Amino acid sequence: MDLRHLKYFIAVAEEQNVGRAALRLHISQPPLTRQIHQLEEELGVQLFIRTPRGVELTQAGELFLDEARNIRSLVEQAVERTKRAGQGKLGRLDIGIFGTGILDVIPKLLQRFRDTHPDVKVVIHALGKNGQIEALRQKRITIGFNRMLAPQPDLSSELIAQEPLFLAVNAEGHPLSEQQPVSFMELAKYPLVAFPASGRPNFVDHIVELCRARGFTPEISQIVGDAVTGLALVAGGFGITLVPKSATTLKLPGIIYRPFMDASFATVDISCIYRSEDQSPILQAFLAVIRAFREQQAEE
Amino acid sequence: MDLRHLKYFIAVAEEQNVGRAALRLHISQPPLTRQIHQLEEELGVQLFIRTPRGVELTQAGELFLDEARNIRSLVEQAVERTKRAGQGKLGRLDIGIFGTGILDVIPKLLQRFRDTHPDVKVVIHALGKNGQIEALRQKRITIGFNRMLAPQPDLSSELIAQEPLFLAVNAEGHPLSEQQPVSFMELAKYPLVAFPASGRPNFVDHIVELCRARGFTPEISQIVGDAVTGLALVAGGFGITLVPKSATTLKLPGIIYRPFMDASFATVDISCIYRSEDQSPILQAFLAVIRAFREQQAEE
DNA sequence: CCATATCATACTCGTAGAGTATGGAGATTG
DNA sequence: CAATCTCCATACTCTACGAGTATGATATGG
Repeated sequence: MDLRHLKYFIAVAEEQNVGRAALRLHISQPPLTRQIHQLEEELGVQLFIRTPRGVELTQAGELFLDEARNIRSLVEQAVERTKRAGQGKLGRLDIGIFGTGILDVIPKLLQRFRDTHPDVKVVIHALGKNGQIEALRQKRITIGFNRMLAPQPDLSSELIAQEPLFLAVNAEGHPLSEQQPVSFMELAKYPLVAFPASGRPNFVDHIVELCRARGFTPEISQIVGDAVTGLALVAGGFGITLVPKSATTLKLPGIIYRPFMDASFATVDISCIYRSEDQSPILQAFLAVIRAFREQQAEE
Repeated sequence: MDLRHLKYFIAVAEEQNVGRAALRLHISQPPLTRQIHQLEEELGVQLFIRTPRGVELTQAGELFLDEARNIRSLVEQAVERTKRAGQGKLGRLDIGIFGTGILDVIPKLLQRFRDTHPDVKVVIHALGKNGQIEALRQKRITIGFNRMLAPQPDLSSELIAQEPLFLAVNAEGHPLSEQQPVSFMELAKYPLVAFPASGRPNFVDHIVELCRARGFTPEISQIVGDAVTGLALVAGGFGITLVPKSATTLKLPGIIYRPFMDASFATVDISCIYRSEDQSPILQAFLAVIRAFREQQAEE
């Protein structure tokens, strides 16, 4: 049996007349008659009673008409859904995220993606840098977000934005809390609370690198796991710290944020990473959103 | 698109390998490759990623696999159900019944039919003789049961059984209540309660005919609508009445039933009636049950 | 009783699906 | 590192089945 049989059968059943059905199907009457006979033969069931005025359905025919219509609509739906899936409009996207990325850039991207792709289910996985790389290789996630990504042979990464760094100091009593903006060189004078502890090269390494480029080595008083812990220590008087602009949305009592004078120097990148060979339309659609976002950031 | 495409697609998706799938489908590999390409072309969607070890589904392919399996099983079910409908094993049978027929013969027939055709929904319509004929012509029912059926041009009737008649008399005080069995000639001596009033030729007419054959005309004291009313009148002393054997299962206070001596003469037929041109398998199956029943009755 | 409408059948034609042979790309192994 | 193996893809041929045209059979209705 064939979908053609169903289509023809439905037409004949609805028209109750082979000739009219043939007209509607844009074929001639004899092949239609034959196809219907063939269908009846194959099922071993009489579907129509032939009358001088046309045909009418038997009880078995009535049943089969219901089934045929049902199948036809299911096929149509399947095709539609698959097409949408092929365009990246339907399906699932597994994303790996990290600490401070979730505070600003990533939500903006997700928002844009959901606006244009409402039927893609986005699943977020909180994973560290190495966790993301492993998850990508195992195809547990399709794309990850991170900073300071080392190049990988089988993975591609793409810059999303460069965020300016901000100084976080204790609001009361710290000398730098008076200045605005701050010179990067000031970092040489105060103990630094650094994070995160893992996933090298990481945010700390980047800060140290920036300091070296300015000719000094910072004094790292504490290394903690994440930005929130770091800021808590700063509020407790253990030193100062640096955060990407995203993190300045975190308001903690006792913490104030200060920009740097040389804003174009004191930056940190945020990138995405995905399997180089992954051509899945959902990923491509998401990358398109990322690129559009980057373009727009560059204009501002 | 074609059911073949689905079948081929499912095979390839399950085997994750075109060659093996082709083997399983008993075709060679190249046409299978082409059919898969064709399907992808038609959907405008890449369903498989070709790898050196075979093929693997894309996300859209995974979705389509679900849909395809679903459609396949629906098609299989549709075919199965339609075949069963074509064998009269599935569907609906509308039956017209009348008063005393429901007491014995018809339930037995329905019981047998339901045992062999459990998925046919039997719908009972209480209809008089003319109501049945009308309902048959309008296809509201498929078969009717009745007695004393006059031949109809477009309807066929078939005898189901001949039931012996029984005399119903008042248990106390009536002379005939002493006799067992009774001679048919006794009917000449007592007023007769007759039924039903409508649907001629009917049960009364048949009784009168039998009496005439024996050379007398009965004295009809009352004509009522149905057997129960008739028996109630007999219990009330308005006369005697005759009922088919089926009706003797009706026990009423004050009523006793007596057989006739010439049992083979004092009978009434019960028949079924259906559209002559109706070839529906459910009707044919039901007629087969009726015929088997009649054969069995004849043997006893 | 003839005209008409309907489905069924006979025959021909073209396309689409299946087979065979072969190519090309990437992985495996000695 | 080269030979081999294992896949899928392509080219070409053949066949079968679906579609078209012409015509028949049958029943209805004016």
